[in-house]
Amino acid sequence: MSETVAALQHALQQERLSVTNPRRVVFQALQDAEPQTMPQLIARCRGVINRASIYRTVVLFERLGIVQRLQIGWKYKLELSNAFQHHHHHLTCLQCGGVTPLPEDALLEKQLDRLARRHDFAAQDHQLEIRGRCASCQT
Amino acid sequence: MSETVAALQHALQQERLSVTNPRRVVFQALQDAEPQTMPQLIARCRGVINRASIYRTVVLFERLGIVQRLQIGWKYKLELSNAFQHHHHHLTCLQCGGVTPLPEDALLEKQLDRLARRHDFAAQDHQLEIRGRCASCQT
DNA sequence: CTGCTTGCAAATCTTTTGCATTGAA
DNA sequence: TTCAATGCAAAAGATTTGCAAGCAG
Repeated sequence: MSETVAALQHALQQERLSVTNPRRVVFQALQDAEPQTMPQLIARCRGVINRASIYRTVVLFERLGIVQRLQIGWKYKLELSNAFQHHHHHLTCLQCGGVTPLPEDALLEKQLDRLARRHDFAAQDHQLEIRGRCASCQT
Repeated sequence: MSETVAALQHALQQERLSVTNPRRVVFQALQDAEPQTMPQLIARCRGVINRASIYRTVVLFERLGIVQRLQIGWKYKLELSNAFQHHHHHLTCLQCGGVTPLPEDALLEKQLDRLARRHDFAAQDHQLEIRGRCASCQT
């Protein structure tokens, strides 16, 4: 069992929730791939886990802070959230559709905090997407 | 006719597209409200414009850079884009669901540019959402 | 006129729900 | 054993498409 699946177990047990096979499978599917759409995730679990259970699991994981939904262009995508993966932002290539994670940038983070505070807003979380053309699509 | 509808006309004519009533209605519905979901937009045009035409119009407007889809929590919302409204970001309150626009912050913008450039990424656009609790929900 | 746009209706895709059954603790 | 969690199937909701009719240019 991988180390991160152990973390999943921990998160579930802490809430007295069962550690079931569907939950493990969905978690690993999320772990193995780039941010993915719901249909992609469903395809990844095809035959093994029922569609409805995947939806239910994603909702649960979101409540537990295990996954987060990103709006990438038009449709949302899913990825593991900060507790299971470093906090980061995304570069979306409008040409090839690729999504590249950006390494954390302390300066930027600090600046966003300050910005929120300036507006009496208690920031908990944020998302940033930069859209344009990736290095390899610039010919 | 309002000034901004004139801008819509201009944008359409420049592409040799018809200035039709559905397009005007959808445009004004977008102009009159906060960022809204597709069902909200449809409700706003209820009876006047057909659902399918609204979808088609939104796709067109997006291609023309007139509207943009935002990640607001879970579902996307639509709003007029930068050419028709000042560039800005959003504070989303997780408690009351309100979405507050942030005034443009030159320092932040510059930094995002720098960040993209550092990764050989030709940025065209970006979106930032900060989530947390707004001033009035902090009791 | 002429071809772009629309409305309508049906198809398709996505998400949610009720209920009987299964399985983790 | 017990209750939460699952699978299944059907419902509900969102989005797309084909086609005939309408309207802007």
